Amino acid sequence: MKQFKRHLVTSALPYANGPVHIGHLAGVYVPSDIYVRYLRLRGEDVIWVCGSDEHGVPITIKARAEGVTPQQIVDRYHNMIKNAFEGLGIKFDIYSRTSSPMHYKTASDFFRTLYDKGEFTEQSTMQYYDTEANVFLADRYITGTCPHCRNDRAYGDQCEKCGSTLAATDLISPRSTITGSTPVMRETKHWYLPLDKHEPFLKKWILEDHKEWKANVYGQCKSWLDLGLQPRAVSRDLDWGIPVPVEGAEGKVLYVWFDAPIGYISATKELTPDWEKYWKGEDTKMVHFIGKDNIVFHCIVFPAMLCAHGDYILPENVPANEFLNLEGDKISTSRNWAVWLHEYLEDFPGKEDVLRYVLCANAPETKDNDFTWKDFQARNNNELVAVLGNFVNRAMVLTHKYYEGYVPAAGELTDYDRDTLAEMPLLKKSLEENIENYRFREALKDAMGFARLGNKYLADTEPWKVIKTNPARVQTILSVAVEITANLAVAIEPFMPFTAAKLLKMLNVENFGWERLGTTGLIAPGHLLGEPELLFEKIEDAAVEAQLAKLEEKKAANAANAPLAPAEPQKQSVSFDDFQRMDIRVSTIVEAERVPKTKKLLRLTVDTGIDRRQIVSGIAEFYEPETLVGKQVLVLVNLEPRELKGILSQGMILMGEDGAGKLTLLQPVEKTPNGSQVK
RNA sequence: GGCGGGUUAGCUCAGCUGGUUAGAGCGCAUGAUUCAUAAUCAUGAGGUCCCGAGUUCAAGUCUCGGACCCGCUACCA
Repeated sequence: MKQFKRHLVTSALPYANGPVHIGHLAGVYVPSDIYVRYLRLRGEDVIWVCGSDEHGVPITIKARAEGVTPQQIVDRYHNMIKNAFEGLGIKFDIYSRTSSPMHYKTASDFFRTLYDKGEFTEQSTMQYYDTEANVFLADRYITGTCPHCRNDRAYGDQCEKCGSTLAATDLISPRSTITGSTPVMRETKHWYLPLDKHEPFLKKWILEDHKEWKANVYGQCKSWLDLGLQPRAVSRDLDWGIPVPVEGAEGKVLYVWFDAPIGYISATKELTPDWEKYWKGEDTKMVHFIGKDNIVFHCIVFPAMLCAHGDYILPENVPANEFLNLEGDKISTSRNWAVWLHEYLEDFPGKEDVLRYVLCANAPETKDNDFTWKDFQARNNNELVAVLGNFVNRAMVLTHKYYEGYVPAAGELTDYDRDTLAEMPLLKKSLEENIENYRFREALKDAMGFARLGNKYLADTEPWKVIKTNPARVQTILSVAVEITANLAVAIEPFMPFTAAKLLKMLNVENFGWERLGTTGLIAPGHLLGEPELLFEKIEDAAVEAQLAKLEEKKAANAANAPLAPAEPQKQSVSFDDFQRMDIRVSTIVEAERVPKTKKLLRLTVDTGIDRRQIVSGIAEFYEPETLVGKQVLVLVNLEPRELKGILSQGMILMGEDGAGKLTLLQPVEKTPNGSQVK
């Protein structure tokens, strides 16, 4: 086992186009905070860096949509995110941002080093250029007609209707989304990181040397490596980002995925002049906390970059979590289906640890999990209040009642006392092993084990009865109970720092230090305890119902907003002849069935009036086959036939599509003979 | 279709390199108890470990086939 002298922990950089929600927290920030707090308590040398990821096309699109600058967008969310993290006790050593001068320089130098070492390949390609705006168009800035499904709102990188991955040059009649003009092809040069070159190294490093990585991470990497890696472009034609530091690269910036992970380095540099020790020392243990969507970048692309650079160490582990769902539905920023951290902090003041506890106890460590408000309430009421809060309260109240708050001296311990105390080092050991192996759910159970131990001890020793017959014995009992309470305060600190602080205050001590966990003698006889107060309070049904109502409102608002999405601009004019070439007929669906093994496809037989023919249509997500039979629809009958899933499709059913991509059948208002032409 | 992850008590999940009656927390039932936020403690009920076949003295755990869920990817006139 390798020995490390220091730790460098990174948490995925939140993308600054929206606030932070419980999915981010459960997947990345709560686990990494626990991990770091644990290392600190153990006295390890550790730094923890994070920051906002502020470049990339989505931010420029959002800025354009709101009529503000990209900088204004990222300023807004950067501050919102930063404050919300602090509110939940997530205290990075530095929360930086990729628009900072230090990052510009660091990322720029990094690129230049690789460039000078010849680690990039250059490739010129033809790309669309908007002659009115005088810019090259990123794929997202081009819309046009999808060559596969004829959707006329396909983007340059993907058609969201049919899901095809496209090259911008595939689009039929492309348009610039900036000016609406028709772009022209122009040559542009980009730099590529030849991942294929690093493949042998990556294979050994991951597949052989890091078999201990979590199954989801290892499996995902293996999948990528087995498929074979391709060179990846690391620059873009865009005016928002870090300029490519090469002569003649005007108008080009680093690809956001190239610069973002370098943000970890920049943040470290901003934090400490000793940064190189953490990034270049072989005795540093670097760990990246991320969500599963980031696996390929942190396990393949970034290590390849670091490796190409040559000066840097590689991560020791990349504990990626799965996703958290909310009330059975996927969390979505764009659909506003989320519990936002800043809203939680407002709605539940003083309950930071409740959220931390619930998200840790229910963290999606091995598979996607579901957050429900009912579960939130149950965990608070049945675990935090009933087990943890209650035990502390019992120990405190009894000590105040019998000894005015002065901790009594223990007399001779019984075997049972000793057995009870002997449990503590076992819990400690288990807790440590679990945290060090990134099993935070289990570790949390161990921490709670101290409270369970205490409850059991009090129930078994019954000091409230013994006080009447053997008051001296009660001194020992409460002394033990107070020891367990003190241990509990240490054990929960990584998970629930606010509660731990309250508990320490109640115990009237500064702190103990992790090394004393599992031992006795944390509190001297005669020590005066502070006043007992409740650590947690019950959460009533009303509070939970209010949150559920809030979610329902959002859902309703989303549904109402969807059709309000701005209509697409009008397409280029076509001649009447062009229109006439399309032969659209009123037809009736006579048969409908699902195409096996597909999600979206139905095989329809339609009576077009001309003939009966078979059409494959991608509408299975919106219509059950049996409801379609007998319906009249409009069919483009002279579309070139095409084979789909081995079935010949002779024509296209015309559909209306709303802003959210929902399809609806178009049909004549009155029953119309099959074969009638649409004019 | 290809690949990855998952499928274990009502719920949320542990079960490492195969080994006696499959575990935890919550929920539920019964009992005890009253110091404590009607909290706690004990006991118990509850599981063809997704299905099928195979390897083995022995399979939740390994192999093959299949089903379903979540991702990525391809396809989706």
